Amino acid sequence: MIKITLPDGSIREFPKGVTGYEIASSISEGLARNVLAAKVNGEVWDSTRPIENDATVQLLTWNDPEGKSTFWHSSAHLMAEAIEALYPNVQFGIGPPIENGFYYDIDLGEKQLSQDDFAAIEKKMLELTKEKSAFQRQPISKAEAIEYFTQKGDKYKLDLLKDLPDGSITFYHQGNFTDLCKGPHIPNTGFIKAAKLMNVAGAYWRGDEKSKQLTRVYAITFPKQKELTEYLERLEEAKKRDHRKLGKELELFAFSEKVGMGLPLWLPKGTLLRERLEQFMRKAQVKAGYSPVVTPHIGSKELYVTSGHYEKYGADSFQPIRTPNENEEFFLKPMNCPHHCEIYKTKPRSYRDLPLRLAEFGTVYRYEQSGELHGLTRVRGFTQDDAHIFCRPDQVKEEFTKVIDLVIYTFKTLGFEDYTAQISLRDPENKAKYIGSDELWEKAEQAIIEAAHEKNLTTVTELGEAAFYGPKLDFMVRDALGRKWQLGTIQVDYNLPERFQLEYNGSDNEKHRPVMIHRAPFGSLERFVAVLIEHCAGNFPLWLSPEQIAVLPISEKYHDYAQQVYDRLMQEDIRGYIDNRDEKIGRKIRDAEVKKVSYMLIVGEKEQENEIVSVRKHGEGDLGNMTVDLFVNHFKSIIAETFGQ
RNA sequence: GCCUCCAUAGCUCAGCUGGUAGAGCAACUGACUUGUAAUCAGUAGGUCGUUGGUUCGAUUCCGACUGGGGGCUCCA
Repeated sequence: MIKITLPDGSIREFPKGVTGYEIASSISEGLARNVLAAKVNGEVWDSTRPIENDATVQLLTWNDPEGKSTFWHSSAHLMAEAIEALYPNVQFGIGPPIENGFYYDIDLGEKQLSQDDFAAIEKKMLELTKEKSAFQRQPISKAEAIEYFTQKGDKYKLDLLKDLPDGSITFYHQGNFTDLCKGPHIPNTGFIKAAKLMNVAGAYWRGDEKSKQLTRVYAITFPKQKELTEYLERLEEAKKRDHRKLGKELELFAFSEKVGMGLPLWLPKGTLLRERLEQFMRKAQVKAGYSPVVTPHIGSKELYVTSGHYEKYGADSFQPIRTPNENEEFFLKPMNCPHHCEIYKTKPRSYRDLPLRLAEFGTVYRYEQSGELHGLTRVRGFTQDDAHIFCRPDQVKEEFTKVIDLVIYTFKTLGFEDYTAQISLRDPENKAKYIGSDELWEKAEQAIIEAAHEKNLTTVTELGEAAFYGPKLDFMVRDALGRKWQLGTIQVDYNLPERFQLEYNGSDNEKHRPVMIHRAPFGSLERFVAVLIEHCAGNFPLWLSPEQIAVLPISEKYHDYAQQVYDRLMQEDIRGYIDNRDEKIGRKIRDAEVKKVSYMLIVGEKEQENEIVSVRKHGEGDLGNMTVDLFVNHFKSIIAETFGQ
């Protein structure tokens, strides 16, 4: 007998070789039916794999993230089986579970897979589930594994096998399909009740741009048909929040083929929104001791040779602009830091002057690969809420911490609760990608880790994600469709001060080198607005709303009074419009609701007589009558609450 | 940049297997003078993204280009 410790702490005895499934059966039949895998001493196993020694066991179902990923991993095998059955002689790359479903990278040879083929594959998958084929685990020697895939002619599996140590290799079989796989898997294919192929895409083998591009098939499966339906409905809902769709509908921004791809045009309403955000940040930065500066949109080639950006990005940038007579070269500025370094150098600095915090809403231009452009989140021209803090080495941590506070304050005011702080360090395997000495890097990385720790940020650490000049702390948020984007960023840089020979006089009357901190709480206004739109589904907080009010006269007779009300609100810096069309009030209200106008002020006979307005709030409905003064007070108190300054 | 899908009126879309286009909304005109999510009627609006080719004939089939979507690679 062996002792099995369950998650509730209870210890039960089972015969040696008991399986997760059998343990579940001993608890309840329902649980046994739903067990997808078992976590044995922290490792996820097949629920059918015998447990030979005392162990801590957690039974995993669809409700556990690891249960889901096991389910989807098995589904990837099922899809591969279906595809192999329909298109023989295909070769398989890898097929892992992902956040929502799974994919399989497949070399289909000449065959081009399209949406039209999806139905057939889905049908085949569901057909195969009816057979309830068990997923069978088979430990196998490396030689035999190589033999099998050589015979099958799957060069990708052979490529994978190259890196696997003999003795730890396992195959999994289900039905007529055999895959190199370390598992674990669900008991049998019968658990899968609904399958949907989502899309196909190209993906380079091993993520290497130089190797062959395989067809990546994305799909998702569920243990119940109903869950698939719900998932698809949620996706539809998310699409409604897409900033590209709302940006067009609410007339916030647009793109023009003639202007150029990735170059956003900010429409009047979008500009109003953006300017309010800028104003918010300006205020916060003044309070935090920043000095605004302005620098030009271009800079001479020499500036970027000095900064090192020319060497690193010169060939991949927008190519330089040349002056007609002297043939001097200027680059569109891809970042503001070199300009700010030159501002630092305009006069000798004392240790007493530091930290010097130079802030600029700097518009920068970067050549992004055409396939990478995406709405406002990835563009070729954008404005950073940039600043560079020049400080003494002993001030780095304090300054860094203050910036974290500013970022958190910003996110909180805008209602972003769901973000992750990512500590981006350099790739220890590939140090040649970065500039600067090991010693400086280690100091910088340490400063970030400590500051993040002191602020109790929940962080993830990513190796190889650092900027080429220094490590950074990035604040990541998700868009409506779950894609991750970097918003705020804070970066320590010991390198640029070196390259620009920045100095200050210390208390010892010696020359010292300052440290730079690059930071942008929004990151870029464009990306921030994109994520903000999706976050609030276009229903902006009142202080940001491009159309805060609409004055809606019941008929032409009340246009004068409506104008009076409107003028009064304008004086109070409240933005909106009057709807003077010859339409019924129901129509005016509907149009204002669709435009997501925060407040509708309806004026007719009784409002005019009593000098009041009838207030209707977007998405909520009629709030009743009040005087204009009372409305203004109500309005301002809401702004004070949400704006938080 | 690469793979793949897509491109019809200002917007959302219809137009089966080739015979030069239609709806709703928006716009404009007129009537209605309106009380909390769409008043009625009329008018106008498109070299069917661009460009080659196949064809007697192409919005429809094929190629290229441009732009967009999804992904890969990249992201100072």
